[in-house]
Amino acid sequence: MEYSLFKFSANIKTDIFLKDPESSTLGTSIINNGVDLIHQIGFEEFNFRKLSQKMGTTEATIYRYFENKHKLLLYITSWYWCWVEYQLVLHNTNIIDQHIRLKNAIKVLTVPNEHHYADINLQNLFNIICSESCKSYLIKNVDDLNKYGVYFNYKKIVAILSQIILAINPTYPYPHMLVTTVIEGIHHQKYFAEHLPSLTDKVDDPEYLINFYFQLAKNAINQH
Amino acid sequence: MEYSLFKFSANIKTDIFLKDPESSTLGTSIINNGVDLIHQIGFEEFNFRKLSQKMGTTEATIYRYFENKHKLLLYITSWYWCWVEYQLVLHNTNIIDQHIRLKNAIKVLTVPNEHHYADINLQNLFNIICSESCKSYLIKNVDDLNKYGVYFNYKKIVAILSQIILAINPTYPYPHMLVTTVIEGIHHQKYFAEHLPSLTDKVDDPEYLINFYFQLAKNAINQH
DNA sequence: TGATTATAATAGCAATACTATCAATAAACT
DNA sequence: AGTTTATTGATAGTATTGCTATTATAATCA
Repeated sequence: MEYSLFKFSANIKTDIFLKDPESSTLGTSIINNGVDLIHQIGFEEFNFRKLSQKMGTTEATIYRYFENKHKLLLYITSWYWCWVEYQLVLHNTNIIDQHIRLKNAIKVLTVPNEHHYADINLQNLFNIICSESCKSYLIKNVDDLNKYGVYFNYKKIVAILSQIILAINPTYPYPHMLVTTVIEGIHHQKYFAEHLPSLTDKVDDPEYLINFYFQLAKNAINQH
Repeated sequence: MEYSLFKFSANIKTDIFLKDPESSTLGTSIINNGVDLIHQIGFEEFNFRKLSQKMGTTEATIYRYFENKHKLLLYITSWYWCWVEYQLVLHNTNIIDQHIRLKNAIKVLTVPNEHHYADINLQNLFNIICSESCKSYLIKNVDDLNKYGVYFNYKKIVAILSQIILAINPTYPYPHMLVTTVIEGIHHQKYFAEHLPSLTDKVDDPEYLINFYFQLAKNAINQH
């Protein structure tokens, strides 16, 4: 595996977009502004008319890149999982202790350590991931979309984390369940902490989420 | 606390509806048909026009009960949490062993043991809960809605489960986080098993989900 | 220079998410 | 029995959304 330390280009299924947004400045502007606008007004209120107005372009132009706003959300979430994959490589290269690898992975999934990457506001992006990403698959045509491989990037992260778990305990029977429980759990707890605090437990320690899910996973893996 | 064994009436915040659907046959018909139609076509495709056609009534009539389709979803999810509360009483009355209480609770949350209740198709309802319920709070106006208490019924279930956890270990610091991780986890795994199997681990044992989350919770609680 | 491509500008249309009005009917009260 | 009141049906209408089509203009490339 070869990775550049200073650059990563998103490896996203072409079925998600009509025209690759990374192929033009207008395309990347759709992504950057899209992230910010979805963060600002929420996915339900978000539409291509508002985005085009924010960007000073027209609706029709955006439709040449994405079939609809759901495909844009799919692109944004896929981009996030690409970014996570890149971060995992960055943080776990040369780490041999599998428990540390797991903890590093949970850390990456819990908080972006930078503010911007390639003009994308990572804070806003992570916020969207917590509050909107499940809407990319909780839809009626999920099976069709899945056939086209649009969830590839999420699945890959789940596979990578599962590998770490199996490296700790090769007989652990539920690695994928545990991983998605942790990932979706992180997103929910972040959201609850901000909006529905009685559904979570807020603690002063900035690493409490990381520790909670790391302990949860460690106990589950080693108990079997 | 007094509970009737044979009947329960949903205790739902009046801010959710304009006119109580339990106060008329048309109102209950909106709920029953709403559950079935949302299950059938998904919440995004669902609207009051289609529901009124299915029911042989008019859009305007439904709007007299609910402001919009999101409020209807909120009602349906609240009704589900009322039903869960009722089931918890039913299954845990006279049970003193807190571990069994916890396992019973997880069992209730994992699968409805009946097919219908009060003309509501519980299978369809549970399906909606897995795939749509998080859309009732993953929205931009969540804070306003929360002020009006519309998430009361979910919070109550989380509080009840947290109490069981604290009864097992009074010093456990994250009961709410653990409970919501388990509840949302169950919903996700059910959905993944049906649509995105590579994100979960399907096992023949029909109780594998119950066991997985019970073990997860037990380990977490007792390790502290 | 001419041909191709990308974007802008504008228009338009079907569907959605409501709201308003009024008539018909049924229930409830005197 | 007659009058008020509440509920639903029927119809219409409006603003917004989601999306497509058309033409014009600017940028790029052979």
